[in-house]
Amino acid sequence: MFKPLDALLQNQIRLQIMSLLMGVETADFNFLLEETQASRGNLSVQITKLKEEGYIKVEKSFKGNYPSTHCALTRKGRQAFVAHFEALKSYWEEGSGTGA
Amino acid sequence: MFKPLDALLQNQIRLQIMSLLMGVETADFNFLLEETQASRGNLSVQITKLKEEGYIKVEKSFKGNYPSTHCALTRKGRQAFVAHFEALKSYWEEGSGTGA
DNA sequence: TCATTTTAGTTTATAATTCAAACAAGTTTA
DNA sequence: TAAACTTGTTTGAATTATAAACTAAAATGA
Repeated sequence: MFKPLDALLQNQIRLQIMSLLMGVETADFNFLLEETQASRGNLSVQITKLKEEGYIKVEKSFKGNYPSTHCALTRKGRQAFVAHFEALKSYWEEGSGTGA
Repeated sequence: MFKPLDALLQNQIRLQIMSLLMGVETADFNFLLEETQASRGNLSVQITKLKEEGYIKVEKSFKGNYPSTHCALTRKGRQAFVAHFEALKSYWEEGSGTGA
């Protein structure tokens, strides 16, 4: 009846990160910082969690003289994002009476 | 860009409860227990939280000699459920490129 | 030059949340 | 009447979330 939700994607910041990455090839720390409105600490932690789960890959380089962290979705991450929303749809349809 | 998600509705059990209540006038504890597959303790806690937020109303009566707890959505709860999914849609559309 | 500020993150400490085990209060059954 | 069952609630250990504090290097400026 209810499809299971993705544990990692229940968090708003992580869901934002994933959503943003769905739309671009790669995004750096500051871009994610601005778009999510999270604190640096929080963003750092959530990026690490997504990386540990294999949902995103993280590469560090330099932009000018400053370090720069780039994130990109993995295939696993993309699949998880899609599956999570398919699961959510089951909660909506059950409730709203649409679809199922 | 991203609409805020409802803090209470990020939890799977609570979202299930709300989804189930959207479809019926009222539901008792045991019905919710079966449908959500939660433990009694967990279900009790999540019902209390939804009640405290004013998303559901809870009434106790007797079914035969046994106590029975009935839950029903409030208008506020129904609005919150709808708003939560509208917010979620913004995360999906941003990511998938559909809509916005 | 060397102190201060800025950039780009990470670590960590505490507050909040989750969840099942233990508990409670009554009912049924043998 | 003792044991088991029903219907929940309370609780406490484990996890999670988040901002404050910290690190480390670069730029600024006096």
